[in-house]
Amino acid sequence: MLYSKLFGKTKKNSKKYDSINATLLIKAGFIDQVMAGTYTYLPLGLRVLEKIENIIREEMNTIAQEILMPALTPISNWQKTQRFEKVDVLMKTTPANIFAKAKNDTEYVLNPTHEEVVTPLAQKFVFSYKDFPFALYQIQTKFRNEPRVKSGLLRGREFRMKDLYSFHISINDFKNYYEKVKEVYMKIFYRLGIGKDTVIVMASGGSFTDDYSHEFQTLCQTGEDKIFYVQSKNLYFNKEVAPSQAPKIKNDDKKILPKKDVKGKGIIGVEEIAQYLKIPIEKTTKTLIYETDDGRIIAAAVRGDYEINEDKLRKVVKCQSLKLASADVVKKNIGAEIGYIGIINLPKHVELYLDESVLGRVNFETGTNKNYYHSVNVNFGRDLPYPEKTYDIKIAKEGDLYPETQEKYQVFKASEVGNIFPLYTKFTEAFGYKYIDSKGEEKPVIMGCYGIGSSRIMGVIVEKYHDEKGIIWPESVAPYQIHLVGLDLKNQEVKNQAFSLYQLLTEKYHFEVLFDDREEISAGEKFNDADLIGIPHRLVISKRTKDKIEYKKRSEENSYLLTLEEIISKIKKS
RNA sequence: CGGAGCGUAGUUCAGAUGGCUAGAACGUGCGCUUUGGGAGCGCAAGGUCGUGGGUUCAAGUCCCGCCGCUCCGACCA
Repeated sequence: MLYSKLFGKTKKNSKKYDSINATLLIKAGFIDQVMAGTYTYLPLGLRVLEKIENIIREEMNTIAQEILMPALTPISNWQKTQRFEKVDVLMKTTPANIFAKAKNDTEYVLNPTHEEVVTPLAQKFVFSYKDFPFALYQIQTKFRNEPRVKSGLLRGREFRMKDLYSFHISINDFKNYYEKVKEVYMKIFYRLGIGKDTVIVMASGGSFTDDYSHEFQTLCQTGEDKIFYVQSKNLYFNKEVAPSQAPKIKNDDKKILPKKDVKGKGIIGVEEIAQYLKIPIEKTTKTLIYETDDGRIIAAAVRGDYEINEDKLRKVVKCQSLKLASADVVKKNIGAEIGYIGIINLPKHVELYLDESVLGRVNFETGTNKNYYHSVNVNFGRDLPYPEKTYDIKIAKEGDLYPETQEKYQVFKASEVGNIFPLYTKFTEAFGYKYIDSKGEEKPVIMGCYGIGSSRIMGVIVEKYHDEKGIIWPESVAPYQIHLVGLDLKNQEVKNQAFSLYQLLTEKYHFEVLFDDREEISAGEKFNDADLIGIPHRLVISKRTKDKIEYKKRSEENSYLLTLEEIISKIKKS
């Protein structure tokens, strides 16, 4: 490719964004922003995206078959799985104006994921146990109504994703496949240059299952997720599922003090209470009242400096769903206003679940369940019985211990590049997808889904591989292998030499070459552009290079005058 | 959804307290000079100041609505 003909050149004065990937990819001419979180891939950017997706495709083809599903789906498919009302990032299309409305007033879902398409698809074709297992994947544009887009390609409302769905007739077979996908995913991330920094993290299975799902997280300073690492076990947890044990309060009181009720009308929330009572926030107790879907009233308490993890609580309480009780429900059941709720004087019909962080304190505070009063210097064994059991129902935070080994978590920032889910029969049941086994009986089909965010990976790679001058692409995804810079091109002899080298490299050796053939541009500007664009190998032809060629790797400082043969062997080796 | 900032040339921005015949740099076109780390000179083209309303003798500037962008937080099956 002649750089003079390339659409989408580098920009000298380009806006600096907070995220490196947006700043560099826009400045270097890979992408152009259309609106927040929505980009055009320019020729250079599209080459990178396609290289990423082709690597994913090559590896996927070893374990699945490629299809392409539509972005639009009838709303009814989403109603069948109850997700039309529930998925909080779901988008749909409507006709834009009265004329379009007059022609066709149907609304469609813009798919954020494709279980609602692939499950009925499989159902149309595969009925017999003999045809299982099978797996289908696609690489396609997804739509999610994210509340806030940010960080260039890392989070948009429209993005590229590879999604894979597998179908099985036994749990065992499914689990084997699930593990196989883990291996293939890691192979993909290694080929993309981010393998050594990508870890498998246990995450919530969401509404599908109580099993963990698994996230592939690339460690990265600008990452949006925090992951918790247990070194001795080599385990990573997503913040939402990390088992947590609170570290003990420092310098706790030695002497047990008499319990005292303090009136504090309007003093609500642990920060305010701590301030008002002049006690550290760790001495306060945060108690929330929940209603379960089966009609129970639950009180859940954590130490004041923690938050309740509703996912963990739901599992402990053993219910399908729970919601924070309204002011009215609280008043009716407890007899006090929200804000004075605590773990003492609770009515018998309210089930109390204590987080382990509530224990192990001397002289702590809690609401009294009577209007406007908080109690201080409360102690287990005197003011209320020692609980028979405590739980882990809090959101883990930095400094927490992994309960099993008592070791402190190491916490890393990371960006999620892949996610795999055991779905079991959640979707196949919704669509009534059954197969006929060898005895002629109908059985439900077991399913898994597996995603890789290909456009996000492009952003993550830039976040990880760059310096102050620009991008440094890994070989496997670079838009071109060689950046050939021609200097002194007004000199006919040098020009001929440069063009014949370009021809040789592309036609004889079949390299992908970006040739900066611009005559009016100064050497400094061309070198700066080359560094910004970040192609791995740079060659220079000028009146100085004579019968040699200057070679420099983007990732290294030094350049060398070499022969063509030497250069070719260097490039092939790397 | 909460908070902050912003919207002026193709791009990045400057235009206290209202007085504008709206500027600069980069980019673009032409001419000359120049070619190893973002060169120089000259000339030129390029704007209903996001949008709708209001205040005023006078609005890019002040007020209100809407739209959009950036950042922080919440959220992210």
